[in-house]
Amino acid sequence: MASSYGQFCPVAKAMELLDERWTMLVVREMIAGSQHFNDIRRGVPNMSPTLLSKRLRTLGRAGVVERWEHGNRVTYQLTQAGRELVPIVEALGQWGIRWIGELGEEDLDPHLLMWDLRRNIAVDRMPPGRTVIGFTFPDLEPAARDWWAVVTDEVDICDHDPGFEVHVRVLAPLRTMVQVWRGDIGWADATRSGDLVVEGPSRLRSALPEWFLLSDFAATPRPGPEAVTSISVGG
Amino acid sequence: MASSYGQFCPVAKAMELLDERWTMLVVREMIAGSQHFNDIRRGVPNMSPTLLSKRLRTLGRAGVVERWEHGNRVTYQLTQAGRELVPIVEALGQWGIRWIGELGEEDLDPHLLMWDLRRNIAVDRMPPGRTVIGFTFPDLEPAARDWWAVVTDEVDICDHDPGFEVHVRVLAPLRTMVQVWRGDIGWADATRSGDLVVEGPSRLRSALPEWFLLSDFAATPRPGPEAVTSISVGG
DNA sequence: CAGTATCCAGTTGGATACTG
DNA sequence: CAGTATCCAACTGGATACTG
Repeated sequence: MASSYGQFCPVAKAMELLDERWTMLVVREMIAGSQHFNDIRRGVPNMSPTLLSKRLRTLGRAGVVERWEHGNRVTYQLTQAGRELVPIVEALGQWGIRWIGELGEEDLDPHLLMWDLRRNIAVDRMPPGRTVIGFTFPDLEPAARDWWAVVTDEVDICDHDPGFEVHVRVLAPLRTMVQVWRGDIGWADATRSGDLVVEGPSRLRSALPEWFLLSDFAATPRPGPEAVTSISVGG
Repeated sequence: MASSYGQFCPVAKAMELLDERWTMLVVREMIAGSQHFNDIRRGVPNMSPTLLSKRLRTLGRAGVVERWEHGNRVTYQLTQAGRELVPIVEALGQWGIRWIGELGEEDLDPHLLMWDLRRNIAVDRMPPGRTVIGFTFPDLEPAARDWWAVVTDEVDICDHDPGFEVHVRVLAPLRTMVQVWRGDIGWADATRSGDLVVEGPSRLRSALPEWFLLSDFAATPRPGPEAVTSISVGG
């Protein structure tokens, strides 16, 4: 673990635990509902399993996470201390979406986007039976370009053609789709500018925006342009 | 700077900046009012000046801090983005004081304690004229044992005898004094147990507790014992 | 599924001394 | 006062492969 700051300040003591790389993202992932090792991994795909294991143990020692074994299934759960991180993670996300606007190319991960979408499709607003939504990111290499959301009473995400008829298709550069998801730009604006195109029967085309619940942070009010001094974390 | 997490999630983007070691403590120090390089340093004494310089530049690039030169004096100020970290730092401190109870020996820094006290003595509740409060931490080596707070209309902290008559003296192990400051234990409890002793005229002895404004986090309600699973961040 | 084992490159940041 | 310069040990964590 990170070495001590040598301060009794509660902020310092909290950060000794929480400012270790990946830690807050693991907590975020657990807040989002992941309870199993490989579920959490899906939310932090760039983290090695060794490191995730280590972080979970550190969080366990700190009393933030509890590990339960039942049979040969392992479950991780937030303790009371962990649940009290919810408002902090929310505040960090709100701050992040207000003040860190720039996304690098390396931030645009289609797996993560689809993983997020999966949890946020309003199944109950969709037609009964099976609906297949196609996603195409024309700017990506062929292997990552096409995705399918097969919606029944649950949502399955496929990165290979599941073979079903596609009822409606969304086409947009990955960056645009991510920005729509984050609420950086509105669905209507993206459509109007031509960056985002929906193909399919007009009834589905007009219904589709209602199916997507955007990121929890999408509705966060953004700072007016007068408040922006500079936003650049690169370099 | 820390490498990217490769995620567009606003929490991840925020943490790319904020989870770098020392960063939040620099922000905390600026929230507490420090505006000059060496003032900030006093709040993060274990941080090398090189590193502080680097962090201030990173925070500058990120639009959290602004650097002003006037004459040969340099001032650092929080921007709007920086001021919006205030609730996050407060929440982190509240979480820290609730859930990270253990303080290691290395966390007990008398300089930091006196530096904190300096900012939190209620001068207006004290007798007019000069009042000198002595502090003795009997458990410390002689060089760090005795401190003086010379209160006039402002507060001066001395680690060498300033030569004035001491009107009232507080004696306590450093850990006890820190715990009182943090609100982990009450002044009255510390006195009753004999860990903390006040010497001087009875009028001053009984007035003295009113002079100390404790840490901003002292009043944070603590979790009931039933909520505590384990608290240990050690290695 | 739920992790461990191993290895090593790269980076961080601590220590110390120095400068305009 | 407000930083820079330099050096290097230690540690982190990324990559990859493997296991019960």
